[in-house]
Amino acid sequence: MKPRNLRFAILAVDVAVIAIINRAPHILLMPVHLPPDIVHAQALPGGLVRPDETAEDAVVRHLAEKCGLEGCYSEQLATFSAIDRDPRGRVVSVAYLALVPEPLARSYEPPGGLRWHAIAQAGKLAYDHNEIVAAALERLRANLQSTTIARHLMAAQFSLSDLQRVYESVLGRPLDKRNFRKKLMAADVVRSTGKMQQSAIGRPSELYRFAGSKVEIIGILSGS
Amino acid sequence: MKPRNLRFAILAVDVAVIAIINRAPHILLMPVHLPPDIVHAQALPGGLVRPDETAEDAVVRHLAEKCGLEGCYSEQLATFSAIDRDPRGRVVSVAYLALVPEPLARSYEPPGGLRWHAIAQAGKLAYDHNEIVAAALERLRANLQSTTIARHLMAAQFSLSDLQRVYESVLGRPLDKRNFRKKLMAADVVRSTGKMQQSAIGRPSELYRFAGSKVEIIGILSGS
DNA sequence: GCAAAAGTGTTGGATATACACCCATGT
DNA sequence: ACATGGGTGTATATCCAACACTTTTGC
Repeated sequence: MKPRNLRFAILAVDVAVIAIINRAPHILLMPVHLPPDIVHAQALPGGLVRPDETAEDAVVRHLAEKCGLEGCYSEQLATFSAIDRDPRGRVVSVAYLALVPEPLARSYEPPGGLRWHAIAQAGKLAYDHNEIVAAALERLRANLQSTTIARHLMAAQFSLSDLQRVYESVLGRPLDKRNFRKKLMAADVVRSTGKMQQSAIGRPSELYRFAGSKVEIIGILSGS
Repeated sequence: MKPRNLRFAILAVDVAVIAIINRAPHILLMPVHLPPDIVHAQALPGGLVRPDETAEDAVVRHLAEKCGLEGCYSEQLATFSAIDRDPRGRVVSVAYLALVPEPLARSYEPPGGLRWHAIAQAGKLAYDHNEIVAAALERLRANLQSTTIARHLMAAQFSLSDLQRVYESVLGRPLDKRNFRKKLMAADVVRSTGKMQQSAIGRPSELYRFAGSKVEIIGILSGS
């Protein structure tokens, strides 16, 4: 019954870092090669949790150390504890979802072999990381429809068309432009900045920003 | 970087076992007394995760060993990893929600000092267990409205009034009887068994059962 | 016949959906 | 002037919320 006699678990975090790039959800993966079990595979960034830090701390630290990412949004997904999920031994992992705004993801130079992969084409990942990515996408989809989490996928200012494309690419279905705008304005989740943005071609678009400063739990979408 | 040199974490599970008794949500608590930090407090049942079992396995085992409960529904809530959440040392806990149907909860004789406590009157619990209970209630509320999880709070057969009382006691607001029935029937989540049940007084009620056999992810309620 | 709980429909309002054209810009 | 993407309103269908009385039983 004394905990100190029963120390056994290796606790890790794995982070599904998601960004929307070119209208497709991408995930940040790092190559792993640990023969004989794992050969030339891709895995989520992550690592061990230290005795003196929380899981959240570990996420922040590993994102900084391994990915060079700071200040990005993250939330806990679930804990994966299958006994043989890691061939090296018993590792229990707390999975997180992290989001990177598209402009940051574009300018970002990932260190150490890290690369953005379109989620649809990512294929089989190491460990149980496909499961984690599935959970991350599912959570992101649910939260897009019920919260203002999209703010963390966008630049500070953005056009409503940009925002709609983010929604469409994550939800995987087209949305009606007029209804989309109507709902966002009615719920006061975005506000016009008055500024305009000229894209490569076509009429300039008005720039918006999210109204609050946090992720709020407001219904945003239901159908088209 | 070798995991085996970094074994440190004590991994535990804590289970918020919830049942509705007399129209009020109750939680199963056990007394803990670990001076000087924890004196005559109440805590959720739970315990360590063994090296050869998953967190889910540990939940099933501890529910059986410590509570004498078998076969009840459980789902993972979240993982709590604050550094000083346990005064005895570093313990990371995966929290679960478990549900017990009211008739079972009534006939159940809890062993070892365990007792049902009305959640509203539970007061301050040991460790971070108030947080876990809050998360459990929140999850239960959300799932009642979007899934058929209520099946695990009910006997196999039940009256719609019973079911409505469960909803009302968890959501904390009255529901309209006609609208409630209409929605359940329209969504085909419950079906009449044809049988009747005579309660102590008043007109006998028709007995229903849940239609599917699993928890399904269907919108059930929105407003009254 | 009275107390207690079960059961049953309708209506008005709000919300969601479907849909097509004009506008501002660069080339 | 044309190609490209941005921006706007209305009509219909659906869904949700509010609401009160009758039925069956035990006492």
